[in-house]
Amino acid sequence: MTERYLRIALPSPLRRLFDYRAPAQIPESAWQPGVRVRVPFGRREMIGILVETATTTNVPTDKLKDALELLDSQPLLPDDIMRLCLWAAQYYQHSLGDTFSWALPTLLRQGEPAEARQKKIWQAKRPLNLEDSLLIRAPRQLAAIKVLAQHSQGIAHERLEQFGISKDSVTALLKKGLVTQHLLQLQDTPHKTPSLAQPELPLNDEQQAAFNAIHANQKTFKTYLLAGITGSGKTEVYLQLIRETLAAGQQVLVLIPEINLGPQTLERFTKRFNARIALLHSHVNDRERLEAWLAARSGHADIIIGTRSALFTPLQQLGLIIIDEEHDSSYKQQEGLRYHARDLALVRARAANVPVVLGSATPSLESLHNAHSGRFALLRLNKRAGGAIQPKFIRLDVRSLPLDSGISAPLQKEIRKTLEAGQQVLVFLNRRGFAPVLMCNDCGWMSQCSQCDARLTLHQRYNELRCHHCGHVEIRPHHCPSCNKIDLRPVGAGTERAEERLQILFPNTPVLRIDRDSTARKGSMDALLGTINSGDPCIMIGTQMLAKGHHFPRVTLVAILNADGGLFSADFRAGEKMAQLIVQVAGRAGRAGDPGRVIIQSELADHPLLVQLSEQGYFAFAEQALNERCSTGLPPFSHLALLRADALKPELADMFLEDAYSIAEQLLQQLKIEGVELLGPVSSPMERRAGRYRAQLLLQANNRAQLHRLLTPLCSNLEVLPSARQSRWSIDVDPIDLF
DNA sequence: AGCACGCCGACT
DNA sequence: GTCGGCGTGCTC
Repeated sequence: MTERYLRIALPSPLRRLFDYRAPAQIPESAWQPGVRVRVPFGRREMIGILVETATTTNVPTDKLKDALELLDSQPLLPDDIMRLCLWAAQYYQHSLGDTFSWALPTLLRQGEPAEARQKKIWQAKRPLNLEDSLLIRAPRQLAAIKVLAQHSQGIAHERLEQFGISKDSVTALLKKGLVTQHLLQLQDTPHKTPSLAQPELPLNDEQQAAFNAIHANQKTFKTYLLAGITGSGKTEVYLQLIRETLAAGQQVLVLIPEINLGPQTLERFTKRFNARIALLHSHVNDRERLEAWLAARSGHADIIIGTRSALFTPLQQLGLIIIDEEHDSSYKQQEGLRYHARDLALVRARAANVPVVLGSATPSLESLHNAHSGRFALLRLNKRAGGAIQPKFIRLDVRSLPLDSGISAPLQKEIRKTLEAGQQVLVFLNRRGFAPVLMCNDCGWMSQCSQCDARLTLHQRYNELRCHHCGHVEIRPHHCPSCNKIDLRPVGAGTERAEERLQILFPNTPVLRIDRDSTARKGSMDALLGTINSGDPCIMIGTQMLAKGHHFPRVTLVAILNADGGLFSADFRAGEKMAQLIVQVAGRAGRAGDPGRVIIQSELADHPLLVQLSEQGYFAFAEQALNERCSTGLPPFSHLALLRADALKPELADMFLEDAYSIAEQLLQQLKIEGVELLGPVSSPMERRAGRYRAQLLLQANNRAQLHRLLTPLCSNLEVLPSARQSRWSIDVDPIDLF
């Protein structure tokens, strides 16, 4: 009998597979691609994914080792997910084993059995005798049993705490024989055909047209860009498409951005459908994620809602993929496997031959370009559901106006008017802290991070200087560290300062700050939202946390304090991002009767992009921006890959990238690759970060295939390059941020 | 990436 | 005398 070799992908950065001998006692038929295998690797053990078996190997026998253990009796990853990972690994130039790691729930990566855990259910025994002497001296247990008695179906073990019952109480009650415990398997829950739990909203003509266009081809792959202004009812279109998919006995995958939209989306879906919905969100713990993943794979979940990584969830009967807020940058992973979930969703949908719906009020320029070229079907929703009018944009030129904690006098007047009319105000300032820098009025010293080329932000409340790039924190100095004088002044304004000033200006109005600092504590966001939803006049001041998800119907004035960052930045996407942010923030406000106003405070109030955006809206802006990208040859009119390197000494990163440059140049010649340009190497815009010096080499191509013809051999070469060892490096295909 | 081995500097 | 810095080599 010939020997069997297992080709295994291991969670290591090495871009190759490793061969192992298959232990003889395991039958050959057990080695199916997609199963997990435990193997020795160096002097450690690892869990890898079997990619294929072979009867020959190029590995010398003295190096070959035996695999240790087979962890799955059935492939963990179905064929389609295996292929998707393979595609992603090749496209993003990443190790296949590591790609599998990013695609799997943590517990499966760690070797946990791919089985749903039995659910423990607690129930009160009947009849219930509350005067029972066993409970006289146990008030907590008495309370617990009362709650349990109200739930005739019982309460799941992991949900006890939500009902205020401690695990000790039920254990004690069990000993006293007053409660029972039984096990329930997810598979045991009766399978109901999904149905509507709530009547649907009527679709307006635009929504109906969009629905019809997609539904007419609901059995084939096609990408639809559902470009609907805020409040135009995109979600209702999603929901009705989902209804059709569920009725056909298929599953739906819904991707949402990485902000806390999970609970909100879940609620909307559970209200509408009697269906099994699985949530794969960062706030869901590892065990629940595994359960959701397994339910999706076995077909026991009808709808899967999740962030970026949910794209890799196996689905037995995939029928539709929806990417909500497709322009959102959280769909792009910024470490390890640098994939874009939206782009991979298209790959997955094509393979499964199902439609993908990309929804956004502010579509990415990439998607709009694809719509123009006919690759995507463009479906516009221009009417606000319920007949509300779009807010009015006003540009406020502050070039010659003094700013009072970032707020000009005319703006203060408008805020006052709005509050006096009994309405709410939303102030947007994309900068946390009190002031972006602390400066000595005498010698000009500025608070500088010791580890980064960046200023330290003053956080007045904590009396600290903080670096927003590396997390470094120091106590606010009393004296100037340079000249020792006591005249240190905060320069510029962040949300903390604007909040303080607004509270002084409007002492009788609640001023609520919403940013990462003010909502760090659990539940504090809900408390803030509670005040806002009461509807009384108030001022909200916050960062981009305010821009997404929530809707504030009582807000009729939106003020954008510092829109200039996007207009003269080195990042070619800054303008696009700024426009999306402004439109998204504006969309939070006004509904029904009150149209609302958006005041954009700017030093560059006549900048053409800002004029275009405020007078003709996002889509006109996007056309203009696309024309600019076209004439400058930037994405989506070219394709980029960014080779980044960082090292403890600047020369080391440079040396590596110089080597990479010569190798790339050589490969371009050897392989006769045309139309690929090497730009750099150059230092990153912020060269030093967290104590490391960073540099980059940009590869720009007018043809994606040509770019990949270079990238694959380039990465193989870089992996064995001696200068690569003193640098950390990574390749980013289709980078979003060029630093 | 991890992890070990190996060879030179400032500490108990 | 050792503890520990990071250069270099290797992972089937």
